[in-house]
Amino acid sequence: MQEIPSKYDPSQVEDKWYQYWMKHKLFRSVPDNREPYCIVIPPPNVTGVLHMGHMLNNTIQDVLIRRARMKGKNACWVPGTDHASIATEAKVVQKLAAEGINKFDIGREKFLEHAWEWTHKHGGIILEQLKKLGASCDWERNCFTMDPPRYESVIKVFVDLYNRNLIYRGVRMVNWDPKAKTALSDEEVVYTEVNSKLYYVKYFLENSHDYIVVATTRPETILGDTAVCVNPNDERYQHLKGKNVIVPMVNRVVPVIFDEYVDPSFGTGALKITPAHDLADYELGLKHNLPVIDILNNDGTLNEKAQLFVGEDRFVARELSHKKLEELGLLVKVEDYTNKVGLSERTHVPIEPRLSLQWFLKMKELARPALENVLNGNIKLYPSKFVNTYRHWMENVKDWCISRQLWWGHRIPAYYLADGSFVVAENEYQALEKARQKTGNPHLTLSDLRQDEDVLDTWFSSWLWPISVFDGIRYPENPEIKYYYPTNDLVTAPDILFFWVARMIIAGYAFTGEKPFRNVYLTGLIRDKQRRKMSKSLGNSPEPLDLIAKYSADGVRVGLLLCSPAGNDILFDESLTEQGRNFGNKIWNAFRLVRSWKIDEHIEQPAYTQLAVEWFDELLNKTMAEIDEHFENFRISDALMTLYKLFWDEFSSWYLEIIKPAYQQPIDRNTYQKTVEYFEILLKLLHPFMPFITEELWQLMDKRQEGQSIMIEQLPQPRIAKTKIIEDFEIVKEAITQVRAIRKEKNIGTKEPIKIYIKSANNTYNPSLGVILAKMTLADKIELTETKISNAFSFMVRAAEFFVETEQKIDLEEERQKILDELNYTRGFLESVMKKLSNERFVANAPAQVVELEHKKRKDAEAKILALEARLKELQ
RNA sequence: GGGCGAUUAGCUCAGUUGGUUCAGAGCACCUGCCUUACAAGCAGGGGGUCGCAGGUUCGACUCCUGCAUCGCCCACCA
Repeated sequence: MQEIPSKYDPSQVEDKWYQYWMKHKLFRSVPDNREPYCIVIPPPNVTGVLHMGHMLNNTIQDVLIRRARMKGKNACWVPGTDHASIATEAKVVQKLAAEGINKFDIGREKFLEHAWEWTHKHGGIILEQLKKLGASCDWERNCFTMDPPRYESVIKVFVDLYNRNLIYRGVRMVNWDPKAKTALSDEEVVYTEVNSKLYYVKYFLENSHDYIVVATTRPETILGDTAVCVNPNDERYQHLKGKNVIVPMVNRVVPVIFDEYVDPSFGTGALKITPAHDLADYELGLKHNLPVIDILNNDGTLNEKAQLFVGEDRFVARELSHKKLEELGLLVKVEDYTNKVGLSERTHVPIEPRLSLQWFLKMKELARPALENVLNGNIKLYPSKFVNTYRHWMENVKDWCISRQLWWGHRIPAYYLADGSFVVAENEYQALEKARQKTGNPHLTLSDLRQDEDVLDTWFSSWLWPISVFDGIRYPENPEIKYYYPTNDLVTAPDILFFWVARMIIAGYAFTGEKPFRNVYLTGLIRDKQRRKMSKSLGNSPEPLDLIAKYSADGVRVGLLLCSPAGNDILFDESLTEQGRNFGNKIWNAFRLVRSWKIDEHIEQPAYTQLAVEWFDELLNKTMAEIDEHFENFRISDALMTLYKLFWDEFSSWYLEIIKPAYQQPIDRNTYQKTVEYFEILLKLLHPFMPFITEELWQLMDKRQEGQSIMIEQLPQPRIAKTKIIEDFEIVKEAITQVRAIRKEKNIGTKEPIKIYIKSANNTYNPSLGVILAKMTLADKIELTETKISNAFSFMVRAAEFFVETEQKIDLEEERQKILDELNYTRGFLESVMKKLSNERFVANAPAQVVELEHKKRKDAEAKILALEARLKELQ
């Protein structure tokens, strides 16, 4: 037999098997009569590159998919990418800028050509990276949010919602990103605390030397002030009723208004009102009929309505205003102040509340079924703590601003006529039809229509994802969507719970009347050991492909999963992937051991291996049931750890060590076959976590036919395990450990003969396991005894007393002390048990099982005390 | 400002409707071993008054109240 190296080398193995799986189309799923199991991938940005978050996320999905496949389901993992409107456009704009090109100079068409070129060049890189990880997606189903079926679906949905009177166009205060020059949704604004200043400014009363002091954080917006507001109950300002004040710097005369909105205790109790640049001010302005003076351009510079500092950036204007106010003697003081500023989630610049004409989706009605079905458990969130967050958002959901002043995306299917009125239609021909009807003018032509320049929010396409990947918007009767939908599990990060998950649920009920998925598994955020978020700018994120090269894909997968309880942040450290790699090596070497054995058909199966086989069989079934349970609760980490211990501790350290024949001795056929059988089951259980090494070993283990693969093997259904043998083994394992400890502590070499005698009360020790005890402790003799053994080290395992007799003389005093300690402990223990058992309320109220257990403990403790007392006497 | 969640071994976390004098696991750590599967390993070992203070109970890591610290989400106080 060919020698194989003692270190597993994944470098040759992983690509080989991935190609094999692809070649035999093992990831492919088409509807059949099996039960479907479907996951749609959270589509990564088409031009993005894989980061650690993707690695975790997709590893979990792959584990779930592979396991479902091996559980007899028709598993389908649909991959795809997102056009990521604003992010991609920003990248293309930047690239063009580097070439000295401005997007407005080249125009929409030309710009989109560049964007597609960029997409084709960088798109798909991330999917190739996923393949390195082992992702078993059905690549034939790969979708893109802007490919024709998806594009058309988005447009169809827009028209549908418009016809249902849920989409409207209107002038509203929106979050404006002056860098990207587009409106944003509320969810795209991130509030951050910043150190700023509070400026106290004098506003003189008209025709008076009297003034009122107003506090503001944004002195540049004074240029757009159209009122000053105070609380009507504020006694300080009663004399201002009906008065006007003069706006500093621009000397505009504006009224003093009264509204309870103002908090008299803040600042000076007087608020300047700039309806164009603050949401609250806007609303007060509406209420009090104030004019709106918009002093900003769409890039955040001041326009001519500001009168001063025209063309300057808003932050420059702030400084200039500060100086100017000082010069004019209108600045009373400046205080340090911390407040929250909304930043654009994408460009990270402070957003500007701005009045603009946008498209909105009414959310309240749509949100209702989405909320209900999460609250009633029809859709489950893991961990469930997110239900609260979800509910809070849903209950307070506001209309969604869905238009973006960008070009890369789905263009809004609204078509304007010369008079400014518009029609909404799926394409320009339909639009023309409608326009003709609407105007009653049959001579209208396409050139009379002008399509809306804006595109839709990226999330307005991804919210359809679980439906649109099966083309279920355009073809609701499509057999594909009938079969796969609702999908099963969604795996994503909690930071897009509102952006994406909530909206997908809304879309699911709005367009199919059904939930889009049954379970949502929210992973944690990956952080470094200092709890910092992993990010490019911090440079604390390892390059995923480098990690894979260093530790193998299997190793990285295991490393990530070992520390990923649902919803908790993951403090990533390379040592974890190292642990994963080491585990792979352990499996590899266990295989080498088993493979090295030679079968001798003539030898009988020895008793000790018969027992080991019997034991492991039960343990395997018991553990498989545990793993099933972990999976049901999305405790992937626990499932893996359970398996890890099963393989490493139970199978390798116990089972294999017990059955291992002496050096170069043969093994009997039965034991060998059983061992191979267990090994194969373990490989299958491990496969979803470590697809590559398990395939490699499974293929090495036996001659397989071309196209056969462990990934399409079925996992056995665990049966109810008999626990008696497992318990008996636990006693013996503990005894073995104790004997080894004595050997080590007393410096008793492995060659030195020892004899073990056992006094077993309450049938604690199963004497048939003596052969195993003997083999694992290298004892020459194992014997049940009733007589006293004075010169022996002793210990107890529950009610069984073990004596280790060696050629050494024991230290009587030391032994006595040991026994005395244990005796005291056990007496105390018994006392606590008795206390419980003699408590009527305990016996009456505690479950029968608990009481029963107490009785058993009492019996064992009593036996143990008797044994210890006897032993103490023996040692006198 | 409102809400939610957390606080258990050096680190990261379990601890299942209150029931052991077991408070666990993995990693890290300490000791001894290159024992022909594996030093990416083997064997053995130490380590926590379960954030603090009360309360309920026969019994509290587990339930209640208050406090402290941290995290997350939401919110137009200039």
